Amino acid sequence: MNIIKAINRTRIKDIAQKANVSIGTVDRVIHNRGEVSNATRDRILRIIDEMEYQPNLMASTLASKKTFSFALLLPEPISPESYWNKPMVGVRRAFQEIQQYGININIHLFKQSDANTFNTEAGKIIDSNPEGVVLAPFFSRESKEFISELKKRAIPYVFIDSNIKDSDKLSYIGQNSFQSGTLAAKLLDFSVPENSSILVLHFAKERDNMNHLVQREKGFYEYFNTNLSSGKKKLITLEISDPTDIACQNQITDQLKSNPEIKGIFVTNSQVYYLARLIEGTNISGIRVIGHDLINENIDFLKKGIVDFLICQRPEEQGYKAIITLFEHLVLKKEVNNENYTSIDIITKENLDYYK
Amino acid sequence: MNIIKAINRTRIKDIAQKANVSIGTVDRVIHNRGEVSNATRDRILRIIDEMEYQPNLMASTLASKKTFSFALLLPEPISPESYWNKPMVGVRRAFQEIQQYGININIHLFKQSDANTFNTEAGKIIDSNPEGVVLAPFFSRESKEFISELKKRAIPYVFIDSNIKDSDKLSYIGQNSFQSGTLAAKLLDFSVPENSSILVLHFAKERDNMNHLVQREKGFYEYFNTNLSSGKKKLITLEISDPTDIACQNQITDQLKSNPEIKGIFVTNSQVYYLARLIEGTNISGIRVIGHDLINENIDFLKKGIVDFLICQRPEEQGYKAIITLFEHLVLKKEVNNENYTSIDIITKENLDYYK
DNA sequence: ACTTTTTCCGTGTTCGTACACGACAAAAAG
DNA sequence: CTTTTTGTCGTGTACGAACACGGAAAAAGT
Repeated sequence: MNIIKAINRTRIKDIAQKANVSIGTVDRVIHNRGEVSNATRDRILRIIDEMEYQPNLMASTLASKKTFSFALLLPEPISPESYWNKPMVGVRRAFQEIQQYGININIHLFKQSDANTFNTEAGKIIDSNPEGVVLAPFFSRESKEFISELKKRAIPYVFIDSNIKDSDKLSYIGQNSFQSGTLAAKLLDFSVPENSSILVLHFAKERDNMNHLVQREKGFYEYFNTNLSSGKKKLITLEISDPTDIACQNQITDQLKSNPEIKGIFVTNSQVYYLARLIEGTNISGIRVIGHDLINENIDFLKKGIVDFLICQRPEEQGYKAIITLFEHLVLKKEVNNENYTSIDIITKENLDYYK
Repeated sequence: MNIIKAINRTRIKDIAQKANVSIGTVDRVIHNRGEVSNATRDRILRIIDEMEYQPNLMASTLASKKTFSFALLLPEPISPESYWNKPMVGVRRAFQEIQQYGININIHLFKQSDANTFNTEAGKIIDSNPEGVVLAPFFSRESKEFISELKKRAIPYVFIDSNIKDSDKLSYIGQNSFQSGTLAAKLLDFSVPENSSILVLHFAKERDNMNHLVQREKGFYEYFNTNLSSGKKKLITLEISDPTDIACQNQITDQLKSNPEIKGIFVTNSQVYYLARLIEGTNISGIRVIGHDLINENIDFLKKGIVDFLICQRPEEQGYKAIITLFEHLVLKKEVNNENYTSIDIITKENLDYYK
């Protein structure tokens, strides 16, 4: 049983013959390079339609020495193991796959603490005049300036990680943070006994995209508001400015001691490992802990059983998808999705080894 | 910042010049087509090594009119919505991506109830003499015969869904059922109160690969054996031969009524929807239900909140990966993983919409 | 009516690789 | 010593599309 019989590449020659014109004329029409009279153009187009002509991409890229250059504008990873290395892995994989099509990728990094570096790098990108751009619109105002410049030059851009509404983007690749918060809530709700409390922990120092954290928390609360049967549970929110500070750590342990009915903790960002270290150091037990992102520190505590769940949004895939989206749009000239939410994955000790 | 500067394709011409031979001789060496004296071959090979030559795949496939044909041998889907349609989706996607490289895919289906159909189709595949084969080794004995024939002809084969050990396979793409059972156990353990019982349901009629079901159950029990803290929970196993039969249905409801402490149910295969229908019809509530596979019937009950978790193994991806593995091995001549476990995903009402 | 410009179209070459064909020499067979 | 076979190697063309170049025809300008 055949899905499709063979490669579809009915000959241009046939078309040229049928339309009674030269081969050159036919490909002028195909690449609408003008220089063809409307009469013959229409005639040829009709014939092409009939024959379901589909150009051979390999021959095409081979013949055209045209190269594409994509520019990336992402936050600089704060450490070799931190979150923003992950999208880069996906970018590299995508590059390996499509480099033979003449695609070049330039990575520009900005400091999350300094909007000026964003502007500098954005300027460099504009100067290099790439065919497409992938950016994390970390700084809202600066990003808007940047994309208005891109729009002026008709350079398509893809958002990664966070979104800007009504921005004529080519695509958004990222997570739905609200929904991920809801999911975390459900897991904790299921995992702790009735009549217990849940602690929501905000490690606010890392400004690793604040909006996400807010959305996650909203989703989390939303769950408990709509699921009245779980309403018996009390939620306590705590903001920790600096998890490395001992005073702040005491803040957490005090909270746990004074509220022994706390049976679940939700950490809104990737830094659940700070909490896990704290718990490991004391003899507190029986508390379900849920955090985000599969970074090495968290993996260790997941294996030890101190962290029970990690919610993960496939950052590698986001990087990969962003590049591939540009590629599909520019080279393959395919339609691409305007919004592309990556899946929200639940990682436990049990399925960790098989997560990719 | 550039990852890699450009496409690596240092000219053959340069090599030829350096080695003081003709271009023809150089590519004879590259494609080791014999017809070259050992002396010059060695000289050229050394120069190639120095220059890190890498052939252009596009030009290569363009020039060689060689086509590859891959054969698939999979169980026939029992209905348009059933499990075995999913791998097919992935196969189609893979085909779309690689068909331009001259790859043709032939799908052969056998009946899960009839080993003879397996043999017939296997024979057809042997006759068609494909370059590579993907098969689900559903019938152990018949599969072994088939692969010994393939081995004789040096046709590489990839197992999908289930594995045969020590079989010189190119690769195995599939799930780790045992681990998926462990995961299910953890989720149920977390979700039900202490001192309650858990019902393990085997819908044994669908022979949709029995070995998987056994493995899942083993993993499930394993979890409760090793996690002694959860040992307070009692496990009850029930085998239902025909879930459409009313007597069998009563068997389940009786069990639930006589054991009101049952607060969690684990269905070992994809047919959790039978149980969900039963629960929906009665006024039983407060029972956590976990099943497998994201088929349409199950999705409905997941949304309704009757089924709480579905464990899913990305069957589409399995189909996709199987084809791509053959492609990478035969066309790209890359190293491929001998075993490739797909990830074990947890789906709930909350993350369902984002699952791909 | 003439030149100049514009529009239209056919031919030829190129991209990087594969491979057929034939040339020539050396080795084997007659 | 001739004929046949085998082993080496160079050249030329093809794959399917892109595009430069230049010629012919049509339109515009004088």
